[in-house]
Amino acid sequence: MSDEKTRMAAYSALTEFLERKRLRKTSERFHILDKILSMPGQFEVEDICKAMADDAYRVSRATIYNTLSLFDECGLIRRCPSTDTRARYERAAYATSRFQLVCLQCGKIKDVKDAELARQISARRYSAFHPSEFSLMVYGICSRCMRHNKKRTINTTNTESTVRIKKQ
Amino acid sequence: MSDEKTRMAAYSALTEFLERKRLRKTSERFHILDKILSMPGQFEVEDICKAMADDAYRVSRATIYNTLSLFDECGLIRRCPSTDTRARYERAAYATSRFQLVCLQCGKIKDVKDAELARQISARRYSAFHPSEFSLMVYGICSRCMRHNKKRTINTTNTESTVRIKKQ
DNA sequence: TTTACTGCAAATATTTTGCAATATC
DNA sequence: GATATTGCAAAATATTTGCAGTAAA
Repeated sequence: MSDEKTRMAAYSALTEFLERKRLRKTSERFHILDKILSMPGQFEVEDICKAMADDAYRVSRATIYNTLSLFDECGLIRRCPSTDTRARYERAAYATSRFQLVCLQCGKIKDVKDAELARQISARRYSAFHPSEFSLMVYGICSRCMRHNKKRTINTTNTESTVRIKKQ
Repeated sequence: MSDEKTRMAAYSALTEFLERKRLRKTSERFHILDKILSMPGQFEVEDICKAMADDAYRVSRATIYNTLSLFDECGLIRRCPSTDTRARYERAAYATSRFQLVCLQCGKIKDVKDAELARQISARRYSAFHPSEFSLMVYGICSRCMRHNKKRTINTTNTESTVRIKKQ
């Protein structure tokens, strides 16, 4: 689908939802939707705040929180499971059946396409559960870290304290 | 493995890690480890705090946070991806290759065993990535919600505001 | 004796909420 | 005009940190 078509589809979906629920079509909601459509992949509340500020469009943080909840509820976006403290979201269009390789060492995430495996997973039936999509994360060590590890002798006398680990 | 053997193994693993890193074998660390071993599945910081309090063992919250980070780092537990604000952990022994059905409506999670599918996933090779385990989450609607949905006529004139959604 | 570790309280970070002002219907 | 929505600031919740005292090595 072209960008413009995607945008139109998202606008209609939101409009339809708001009308059905008798909610208001505020400019904030559509501006935030625009920003979401411009996000390349997963995003955080902060990303939307920044994007709005870059646009010199003033919205309160609370409104962004509320709007993201609303969009999650109406299915335009989805809150992703994350190992982090902050909420992460992604567009629902992207949410369909993810398959990723996660390096346990450097944390890098790589998207993988494997239609055959996807087909096999989707083909499974579990009693009366009605599946719609899946998320397969394969954990391990990426090639880069693997090479890196081989070069090093393993340090067993590391003295640095590991107790208070800073975030990023 | 019997409970006692599991406990001994975990104790040795922690002891080995602490010695290797020249960290101290404090009673807090082993007490918290005990509590973790008694947790049935995933747990939160709060669960450990409660368990310690039930035991009338006083530890500060900060120590629990630090200890969980430490255990995560040494591989005894793992921080789980979660849709929630709070950090969730689980024992590493449980972390190996999870397969779960997640109901998008009620949020219930069901563990599934499917050795055949697990085998198929493990059999895949992706360039130089070295997999160790995987996590497959299948999203959909559980049988209970499905039955429940059928009983209802769909309410399209819902007027209630959806803007501020309370947590649980 | 040295210094890693703990508890405490204060600081940060993230999200939610009450309320008055505003804008949609 | 009625009331859903917003912004703001304050509250609530989750996590981290500085520091002085305690205890493991």
